[in-house]
Amino acid sequence: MEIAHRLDGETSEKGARERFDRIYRTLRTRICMLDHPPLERLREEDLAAEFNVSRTPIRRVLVKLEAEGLLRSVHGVGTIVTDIEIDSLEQVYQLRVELAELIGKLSPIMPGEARMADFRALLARCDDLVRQPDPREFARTNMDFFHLLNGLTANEPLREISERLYYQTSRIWLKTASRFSRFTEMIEDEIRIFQREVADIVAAIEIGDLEVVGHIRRSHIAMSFARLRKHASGVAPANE
Amino acid sequence: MEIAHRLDGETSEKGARERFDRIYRTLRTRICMLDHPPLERLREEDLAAEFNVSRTPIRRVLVKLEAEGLLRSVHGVGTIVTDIEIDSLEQVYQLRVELAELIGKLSPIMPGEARMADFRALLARCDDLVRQPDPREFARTNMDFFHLLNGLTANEPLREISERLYYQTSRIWLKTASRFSRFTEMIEDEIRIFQREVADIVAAIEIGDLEVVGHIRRSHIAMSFARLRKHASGVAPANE
DNA sequence: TATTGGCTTGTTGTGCACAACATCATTCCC
DNA sequence: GGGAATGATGTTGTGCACAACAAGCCAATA
Repeated sequence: MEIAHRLDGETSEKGARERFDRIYRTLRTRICMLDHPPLERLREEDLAAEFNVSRTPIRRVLVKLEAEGLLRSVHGVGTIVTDIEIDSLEQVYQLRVELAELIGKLSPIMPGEARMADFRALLARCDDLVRQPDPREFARTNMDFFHLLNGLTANEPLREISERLYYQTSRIWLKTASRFSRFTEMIEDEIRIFQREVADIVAAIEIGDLEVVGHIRRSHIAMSFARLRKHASGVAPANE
Repeated sequence: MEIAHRLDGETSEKGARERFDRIYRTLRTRICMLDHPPLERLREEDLAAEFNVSRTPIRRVLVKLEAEGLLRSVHGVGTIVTDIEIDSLEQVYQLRVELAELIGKLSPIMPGEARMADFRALLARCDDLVRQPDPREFARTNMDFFHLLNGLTANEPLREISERLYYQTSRIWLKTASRFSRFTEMIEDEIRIFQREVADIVAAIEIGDLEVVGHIRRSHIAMSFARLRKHASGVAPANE
């Protein structure tokens, strides 16, 4: 009975928060990967059925995602994925640029051998990506790279804020690229640029200068946004 | 009937979000002012009765406050106000120091005449405070001053993040001061220092250099934390 | 007397039913 | 025939009852 009590505790109490996090991360990744594109309506009942819970815990997740700016619930209408425009994201990018530099300044953590292996593995994934371009895999690799970089600081508030801003902006890339006329070439170019960035940063980490990592990352984010802006202005709105 | 419908709309639909914000801000201010001191248990039913709603909307507010780090809900125990220690807040302060400087850099807004009047009025409140010190009024003035400063940037994500970090740290001052042996003198000293800071910043704003405002604010936040740390180390833990 | 087991009490988490609300189609009236 | 009111339908917000859980109390027993 003691054991049964323990089991109950593990599956419901600790499992409750784990389940909450699991649903939250799942939905966040989906929104980020445009599996739930902007303006799509998420029905609470569908989500509840999918995750085998009631609407109540789903609503907790939706409230959090709404606070992060990824969703917006309107009474009587539905819960819709927020739309993103490149102009309204300029401020977020400006902030991300500054925060990127802080990661190398505030409580930097020199990665151990295990972390270094992760970085090298990600660099290998980039090399594969260059040989075999794929937008979804690119987006996922970009996301994983961000989380690795975010682990370079011990400043937890900074990590949390950077993560939040990343998920607010990362969607714009896939959205802009998808309506770009020369889609394939743009993807290939961006992947090559990204591969170089990862190589540069991994090299800087191997040297042990995390401040340089911050500088590289800062300039790359700024240039990435500049390219995005150029592409967005060069293509007519698709008003699909 | 048309009018009645409008009234219903105002009191329920738009009023719903307004009510949510009102409850949220009320609780946040109370926690910040130590009306709900750390480790106090907030009962959802009590709050529901006080604000004349059910537990459900209250829980939405509590979920948000938990996401901000001010509360922590534990199943079967209660919703308790998070405790704060000066050591664990060092990272938050490091980040606040950097963000303070960004307010003068990213999309600064030169205040109009109305805003200038607000700043001067707050300076007048500081002068009154020097003549008649009061810890609660000091905390409230500090809060209002922060919001005024936060309005100097048009970068909304920066505003939101700064606000969040402010409410995570502002409590530590009242908490530390309250268990300091020479409480009154410390309050008077801090109020005088604060009054000088406000005077300096208002002067910088009158000149029109918002970047200087950021620098002043940055150094003042850093020095404020240093003083706090010194006081905290100089007083034996009250383990009340 | 110390310890352990169950029990009681109080809290948050969950599920469900209904209200409030928005949207769209339909129908009635001009 | 056109436009506006009205009902149908689907959605989120709310209230309430109950389940899950933790902690403290108390008594029974070694």
